[in-house]
Amino acid sequence: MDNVHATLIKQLNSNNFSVTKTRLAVFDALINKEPLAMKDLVLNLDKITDRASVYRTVDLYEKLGIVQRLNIGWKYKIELSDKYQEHHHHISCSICGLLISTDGDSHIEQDINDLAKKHGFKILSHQLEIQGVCSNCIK
Amino acid sequence: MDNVHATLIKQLNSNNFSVTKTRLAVFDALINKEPLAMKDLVLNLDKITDRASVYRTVDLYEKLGIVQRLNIGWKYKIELSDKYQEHHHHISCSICGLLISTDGDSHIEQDINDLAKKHGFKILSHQLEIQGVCSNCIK
DNA sequence: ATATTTATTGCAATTATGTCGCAATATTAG
DNA sequence: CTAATATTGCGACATAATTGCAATAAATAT
Repeated sequence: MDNVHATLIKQLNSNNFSVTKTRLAVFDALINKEPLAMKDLVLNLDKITDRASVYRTVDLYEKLGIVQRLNIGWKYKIELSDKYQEHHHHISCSICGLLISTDGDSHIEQDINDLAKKHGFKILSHQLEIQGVCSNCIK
Repeated sequence: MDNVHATLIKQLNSNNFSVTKTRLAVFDALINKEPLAMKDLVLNLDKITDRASVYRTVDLYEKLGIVQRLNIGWKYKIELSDKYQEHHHHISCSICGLLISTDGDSHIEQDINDLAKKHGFKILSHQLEIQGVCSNCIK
């Protein structure tokens, strides 16, 4: 078993949740993938489990900090959280829908930390979404 | 008539949209208020207009850049855009739900512009949402 | 290993959220 | 004030998400 799966199972166990086929399948559907809309996640898993179970699993994973919801316009997509994948931000093209995941940028991260500190907050997480027009669509 | 309403009416006129009771009411429901969920916006206006009209007005206002959708967790809320209210970001407390609108921070804005430019994007808009624990809840 | 306990799933029904066509009405332009 | 046009309100529809519960799978104790 690889490292991320070991971490996942440890996290489920230590919170007294069972390790099930559905929970592993949802995790596998997300790992090293582009963020997925619920519709697509449900579709990808429809041979393995049903819609309600996908929703329940995503809710659980979100509470455990295993996944995060990523808002694009007024839809959202699901991706594994920073614990299982590199932290990054997103830039989406308003014309063609292209979605780019940026590398971590310590400059922005630092500024965001400073901003939170200025307001007396202990920071837990943050999301930065940028909308624009990609180089292809500018032409 | 005050300045923001004059601006709104000018913007509707110049785009060949009528100035209606519904459109003014939606604007008034948002100005100088905390961001509102669609559900609450519809509820607040149910004496004046119906759900479909609120949705249509919000869609129109979004296209015209009068309002923007703001994502908090996995819901979204509507607020007036930077044109009618100062540009800002949000920090929300995961414990008590406190929502703080930050002042503009030119440092972060600059970084975000640079990040978009690095990927060849012409930036249209962005949202930064921060979750943490507020100073009150830390105690 | 097996039985028992407990958590999870799959299904169907339900609720919530968002959209659409169209006749009635309000707004704008002349 | 009237005619032309845009907008609204309604009901019907479509899609997204949630819930209760019996059947099933997983964890625990033996």
